[in-house]
Amino acid sequence: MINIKEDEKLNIMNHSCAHLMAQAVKHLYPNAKFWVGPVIEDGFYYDIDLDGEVITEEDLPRIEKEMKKISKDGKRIVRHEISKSEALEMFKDDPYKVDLISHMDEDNTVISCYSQGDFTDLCRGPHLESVKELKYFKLLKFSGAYWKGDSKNKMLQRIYGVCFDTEERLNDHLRELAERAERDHRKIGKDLSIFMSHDLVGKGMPLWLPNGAIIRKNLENYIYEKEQKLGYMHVYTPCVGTVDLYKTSGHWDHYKENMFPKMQVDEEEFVLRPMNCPHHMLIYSNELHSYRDLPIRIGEFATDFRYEASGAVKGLERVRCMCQNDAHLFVTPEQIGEEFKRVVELILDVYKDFGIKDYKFRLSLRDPEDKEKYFDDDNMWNEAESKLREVLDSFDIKYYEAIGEAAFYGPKLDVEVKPAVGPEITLSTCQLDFLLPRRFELSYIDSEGNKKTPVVIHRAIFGTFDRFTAFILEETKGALPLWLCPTEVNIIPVNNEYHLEYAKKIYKELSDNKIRVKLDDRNEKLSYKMRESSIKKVPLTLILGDKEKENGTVSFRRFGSQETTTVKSQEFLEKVLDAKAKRIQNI
RNA sequence: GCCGACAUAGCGUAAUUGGUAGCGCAACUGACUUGUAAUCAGUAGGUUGGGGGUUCGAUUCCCUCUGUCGGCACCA
Repeated sequence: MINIKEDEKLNIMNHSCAHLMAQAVKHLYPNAKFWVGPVIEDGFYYDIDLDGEVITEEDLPRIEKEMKKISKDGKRIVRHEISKSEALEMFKDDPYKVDLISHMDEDNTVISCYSQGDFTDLCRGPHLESVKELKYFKLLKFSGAYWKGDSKNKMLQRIYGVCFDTEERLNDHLRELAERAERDHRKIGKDLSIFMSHDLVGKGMPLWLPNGAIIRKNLENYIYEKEQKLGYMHVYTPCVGTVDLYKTSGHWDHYKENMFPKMQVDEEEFVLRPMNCPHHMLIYSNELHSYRDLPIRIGEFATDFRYEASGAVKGLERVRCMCQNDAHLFVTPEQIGEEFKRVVELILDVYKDFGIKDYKFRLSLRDPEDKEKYFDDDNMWNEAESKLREVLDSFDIKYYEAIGEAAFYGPKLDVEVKPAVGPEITLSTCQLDFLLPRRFELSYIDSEGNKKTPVVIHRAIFGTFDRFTAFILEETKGALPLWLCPTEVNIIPVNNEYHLEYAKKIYKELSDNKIRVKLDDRNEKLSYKMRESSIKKVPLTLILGDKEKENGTVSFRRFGSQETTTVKSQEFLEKVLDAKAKRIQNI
């Protein structure tokens, strides 16, 4: 999908279109005041104070119509430059503009304005020559948005739109948006019976259906094997902890609002655990450790509970009950680089296996101004952040830095991906932590016989199984690779009377080899069963009739293909086993 | 949590300017015995998300709760 922000021509066009929209809104809502209207990856938006009015469904076509009218009128877009004091005078009745202007640097800054007919807006530009060039646009959605992105502030009305230079490109874009909605994991999850939810269970609490459970079990086996090979030791720990446990770690102070409320049991106070670090810290401290033992890698597929804001919950992607592919690596300061590198290599290895190509590495740093969120120890942060940067620079990956995205205990490397619908999400994470080992008074004995504090690396490769499943469903549009697929092979006998026995024989051969196979022996037409097999995205559909029965062969179709292939049944079995072992899409 | 919208059978939907709901697919029964994306006929399935209010009468109007969707904010 084209990134409009990064396309020079479309960027200017969309920016001008935002102004055109503002002008149209001003015509329809004379009291409207405007905040900012930037270009984004998918087009543009404008934040507007409608003086108490709100945008509703019917308003977008009205605004679009007005935009078309203005565009047809064909006014030129003219730039003026004025001084800061002139600007303040000009926009003195508009508190939003005054706020913008007064936050601009020096007094003698030259401020530019753009006018088109009866509408003038403060703007850096550049813009098109004339509103006439804006023909192929569409307003897409509207919502509330906090002024300056702060939930303490007033909520403004935001309208999103997009503009292209040709009708064809606009239509292509709209088609692509529709296609994205089609591969939304919530739709696929329903169509393929992967997960469900129920009011009586509650918001953000998905129930994994048998098909989903197969996918998840395969993911667990897959990553378990990888981690075992890398020296991880897996544990099981309880889904609850005492409030004191989280006071010790510091999570209580930071996140108690986002935990399920504490429960009193006899004399103790418990919470459903929102993360697993404290449990793993205690496992580490269960024994004395020598520097020779390190790194110690403790992994767990751990179910956690977070009281996510009601508006944040989404399918399997953002839930209140999740299972993390979690691990904590206890290392000496000297081992940080090597161990961190191994984690990044594991991430890259896994992404390669899943064919995930579109992702970004984000180095998430603390905001030094935010003393409330971040543990206040400049030395610790400087050490952790510079160490992490040093490690990242030592291998060949591209990343960008994000201030204020660190965990309260340390900086991290996050891997971000874009889901079918909605903003980017973090899939994998790898975090450097100097703080929790101190809080839990963890130690090891170094070669000199001195007690030292280890460093902890928190990491999750899949992130959570829930979110990873959501993402992989969207990536594959539900057509999962063979080894993950709930049903790998679907057998259709041509005629139940003559071919069912042979079909059962093949069924047994395959299922004896741990292939997930189904036999469709309903009294329906072959084409009907074929259609259903295709809708359910089964990778391999076998047709067994006279020819196959006589020759000991199977005829099969791969998902998405019209072609039929006939091979000896033994050869088919071997091919399937081979494709599974190699974790490739299909035979 | 905030702004807005939505909730009709397992799924997808239609309708009632207030007079208790249709259709398609799926399910079930029967016939057909099928060679690569929908065989035919029949049957059953709904307190129109929960609760409250207005009304002679509410699925429709109002309130509220729950859930869903688009964003915003949040994301250890």
